Formats: sequence, structure tokens, C-alpha cells
Amino acid sequence: MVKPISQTMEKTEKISTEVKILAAAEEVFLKSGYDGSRMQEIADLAGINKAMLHYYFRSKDALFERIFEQKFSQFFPKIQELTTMPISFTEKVCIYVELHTNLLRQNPYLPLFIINTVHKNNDFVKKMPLLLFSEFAKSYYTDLAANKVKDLNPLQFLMSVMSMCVFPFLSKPILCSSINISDQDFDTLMNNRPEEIKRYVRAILMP
Amino acid sequence: MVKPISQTMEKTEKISTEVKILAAAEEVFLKSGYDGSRMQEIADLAGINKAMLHYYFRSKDALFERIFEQKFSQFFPKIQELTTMPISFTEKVCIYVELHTNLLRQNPYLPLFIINTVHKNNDFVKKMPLLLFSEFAKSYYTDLAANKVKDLNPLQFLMSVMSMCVFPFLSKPILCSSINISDQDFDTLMNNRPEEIKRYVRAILMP
DNA sequence: AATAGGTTTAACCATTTGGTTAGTTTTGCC
DNA sequence: GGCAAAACTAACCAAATGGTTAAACCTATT
Repeated sequence: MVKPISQTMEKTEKISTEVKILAAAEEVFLKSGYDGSRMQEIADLAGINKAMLHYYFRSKDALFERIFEQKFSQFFPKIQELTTMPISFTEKVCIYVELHTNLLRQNPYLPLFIINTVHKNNDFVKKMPLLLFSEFAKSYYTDLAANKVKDLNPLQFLMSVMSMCVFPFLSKPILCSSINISDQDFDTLMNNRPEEIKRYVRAILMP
Repeated sequence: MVKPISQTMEKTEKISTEVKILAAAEEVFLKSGYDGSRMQEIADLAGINKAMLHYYFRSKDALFERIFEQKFSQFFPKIQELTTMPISFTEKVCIYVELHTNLLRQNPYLPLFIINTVHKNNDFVKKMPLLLFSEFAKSYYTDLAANKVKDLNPLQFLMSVMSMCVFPFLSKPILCSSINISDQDFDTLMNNRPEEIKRYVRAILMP
């Protein structure tokens, strides 16, 4: 039997308790939210004693906040550099669509988790202004001056693009139940979605 | 002092306990969801004894289900007749946009409440197939044959339109926090939104 | 006024739940 | 091996919470 080397169990094959807790907490919180999650459930999933949760993370609030911060930073694709690239506004939006849709395909629970948490307590958000709206708007107005895009309200437009990317993942359960499509059908739909949205984006922006 | 007339207090000016409970339960459940709501909170808001909740509605589950069913039926605008009207697909979609956006402006908590509930237990939905997808799709294909609309995937398109209508109300807290707009700004945005979406719809559908 | 039935209340109950603690085991180091 | 610190466990605790009950209170009818 392999034994851990250091007291803090770093650099060992054995998964540290802390990591096991974080993985379990992520799964439970993401699926059930703060109110719907139980500390015992997290402990059971991690295969450890419930007291360990408090030993490592002090309280449910602290553990939740840890998970939320990590998940919140993952919610939006990393497009900081994109905003300053020498490509058209339309292309920037299309790249965002591609990135965000694929990101959410791999993290389908993310949107509902984030929205619920912020809905309950919007103090969480303040720290990170990750929606680079003003950068995108600037790019839009540059292209508008060059008559490369139609005249419209950029906030309304970007809100619409984000809506088309994110909302399907929120409405999946309703959609699947009400028009009777399977999980596989939904996945196919989401696979084709970036192309479809990009077509809409171009149609809307074409001057 | 006005006294109630009948034993069951029907037809009196005095608001019946049952109605007070339903109003309070609606407010609390809508804001906090099932897990986040407390029976005591509902009783306090209704200004009645907690035991009354069980006297009239037996259990938290039963009370919640009562509220959910009512709210779920309000989530989607009544457009049954619309589907059979002799107007173009584009016009039908535009009318839906107008109706749904305005409906949600008056019930901004509705989408998150519905989505959360169905996410936790999608058995709720089965009963009412209120998304008249097939009706709309039929109308689309009629217009496609007449070359009045562009060739696209109607499910993807209608999902997009619904996204643009509903998602802003879900993302309001994030939006307001991250790009720092006030409740009034948001209301103005939502006031202008139907027109903006309809412009997008026409641009996308134009053959 | 007496009665009977629905309505309301306060006190109570059992369970769940986040959190703590005292003591035991493991681990790294001398 | 011995020791001290860290990791871990089981048992426990107090508060919260959904739910119940027995008694009191109205209200309409007789």
C-alpha cells in the first residue's frame, strides 16, 4: 500500500482530503445550490467525516463562497485579449459565441448556479466586472463609423447574443419535457448552435 | 366594525385566510423558491398562525404545488389562437415577442422560479405542453414554401427568440451589478426591448 | 341561550441540520 | 522509539423547521 510522504500530503498519489471535499462540494452545490445542499451530503460524496468539512473550511458559508468564486470566474469565456485584436466587431462577437457555447456545453449547470446565487445575494458579483461591455461597445462604434455594421443599440444587441448562448442551458429541462426531446437531441442541438447563432448575428449586423 | 356574513366568509369584504395565505405563499415562494422559503415566513407575511397553513393546505409541498401550478400557467403568453390566424410567421413571432416581454415585465421573478422548480423536479411540466412549437413550425414551413422567410432551423430560431425575451429577466442581478445600471435603467431597457428584438427577428428571417 | 361546526391559537413534538468537542489515530521529525 | 503536531472520528449540541394537537373562539342555526 502506497503511503503519503509529507504530513500535508502534497505531491502524493493519494488525493488529499481537501481536494476530495472541494470536488464533492462543487458537485453538490452546483446541482442543488446553497439552500438545497446538505453538509452531510457533501461529506458522504467525499467519503469523509462531516467534521472534516469544518476542519478545512470552517462553515458552509465559507465552503460555498470558495466554490462560488471559482465557478463564477469560469462562467464567462476569457476574451480579454479578443477585445483589442484587429478584427471586426462582427468577428469578435462570433468568436465569443463559439467560446461561450462550447464552455457551457461542458458546464451545463453553471448558469443556473450563478444566476441563483447572485439573485439571492448580489454582493458576490461586485469584485469582478467580467462583462467587458464597454470594450465591445467601443469596437462596435468603430465599425459603425466605417459603415460596417447596422445602427442599433449595442447593449441590447450584446444582451441578445448572450441570451442566445446561455438561455438554452437554463431552459433545457423545460424544453426537454415540453417538446419531448432527448438528452442526445439536446446535445446535437447545442453542437449546431454556435453556427446558427453566428448566422443570426451576421444577419442582424449586416448594414 | 364590519363582520363577515357567512360561515365560510365568502362574499365578504374581509379577506379570507385562505386568500391571505395564497398571496403570502406566492410572494415568498416566488422570491426564495421551495428550499429557501419557510412556512413561518409565509405565516408572518399573511399575518396568521402557522397552523393555519396546514389547516388549509396540509403541507409545504401541497401549498407549493398549488402556487407553482398557477405560476407555471402564467409563464407563457396565451397564444393558442395566434397560431391559427391568417398572418405571416414573422408577424406571429413579433406578436409573441411583444406579449412575452410585457408579461415578464410585470412578473420578473417568474422565469427563475419556474426554471428552478423544473430543474429540481421536471415531473411538474409533463401536464401542460404549453410550448406550441409544432404549430409555430408549421406556420414557418408554409412561409418558407412561399419564399417569405429564410431557410433555417425553426427550433433553433424559436429557441433564440424565446432566449432574447426571457434571459434578460434572469440575468438582471448580474447585469445590474457588473455593468452598473440602475433598476430604472433596466426598466427602460426592457421597455424598448420588444421593438429591438422584433428588428432582429425581421433581419434574421428576411429571405 | 344552547348547540354544533368551522376557525384559530399556543404550546408542543420529532427530525433535520450546521456546527462543536473530546479523544484517537496517523504522520513527520529528532 | 518517542514525541508533537496534524488529521481524523464518533458522539454530541443547540437552533431551526415542518408538522400536530388540544383547547379556545366565533358564527350561524335552532
